[in-house]
Amino acid sequence: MKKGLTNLCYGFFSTLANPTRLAILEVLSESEMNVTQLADSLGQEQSMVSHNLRPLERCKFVHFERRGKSKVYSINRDTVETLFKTVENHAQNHCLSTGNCPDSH
Amino acid sequence: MKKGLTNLCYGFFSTLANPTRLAILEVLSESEMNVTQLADSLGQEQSMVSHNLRPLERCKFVHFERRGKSKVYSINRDTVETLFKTVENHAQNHCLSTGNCPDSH
DNA sequence: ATGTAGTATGAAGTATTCTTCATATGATGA
DNA sequence: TCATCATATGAAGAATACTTCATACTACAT
Repeated sequence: MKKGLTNLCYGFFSTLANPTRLAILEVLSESEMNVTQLADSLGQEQSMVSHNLRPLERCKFVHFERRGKSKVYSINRDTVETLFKTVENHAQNHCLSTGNCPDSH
Repeated sequence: MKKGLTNLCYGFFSTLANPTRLAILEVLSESEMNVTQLADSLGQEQSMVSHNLRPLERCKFVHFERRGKSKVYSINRDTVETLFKTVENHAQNHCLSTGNCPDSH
């Protein structure tokens, strides 16, 4: 592992280490959406979604496009789905059959 | 993204979202080591290393083998290096040339 | 059996991150 | 320009996670 990659990884993984942000990614993997729609879809406050979109945006896990008054967000499939696939694969190979390896969080 | 993967991902990514644990992985990617050697190598207390090894172990990012009194840890290259490669690749494609995309952490 | 090197553990304080609330800013259409 | 829909922001309290310290356990050698 290259030195310097550690910081990079820390930034990325801490962005992903949050249930709300993962849920946002999950929803966005189905279809693009604006902030209000995301909030509705998640049953969360707009403000919370907005706050949590920022790190996702900064890490380029999502990007947006202005449409009228709203910002329509979509997911960066290349990275996000690759990461998730790696996790899923790892879980299948190494974790309990329940499918939730780190079950004590 | 499959439903249920979110919890799994949360467990995994929060394990990785920690500088000490990333440093452990970095060191272990060079060579296997026991707990004391890890602590020395990182300049951290044994107790801290021990505490931080637990989540890594639970997620199967590392595994150990008893040798005499010590536990010799090694890294799960398949998963860890794949994840890191994805991050590195993403950073190259989407982040500033400085190499530290999320530079405001 | 005892001493010791190696590792683990629990609890407490500290630090970090999240969530919420109130409000501000921005963009659009009438 | 005004009303209002959409999003952003800052600050404060709440919740989590981290580190440290003291100590306990475990396996091995003598």
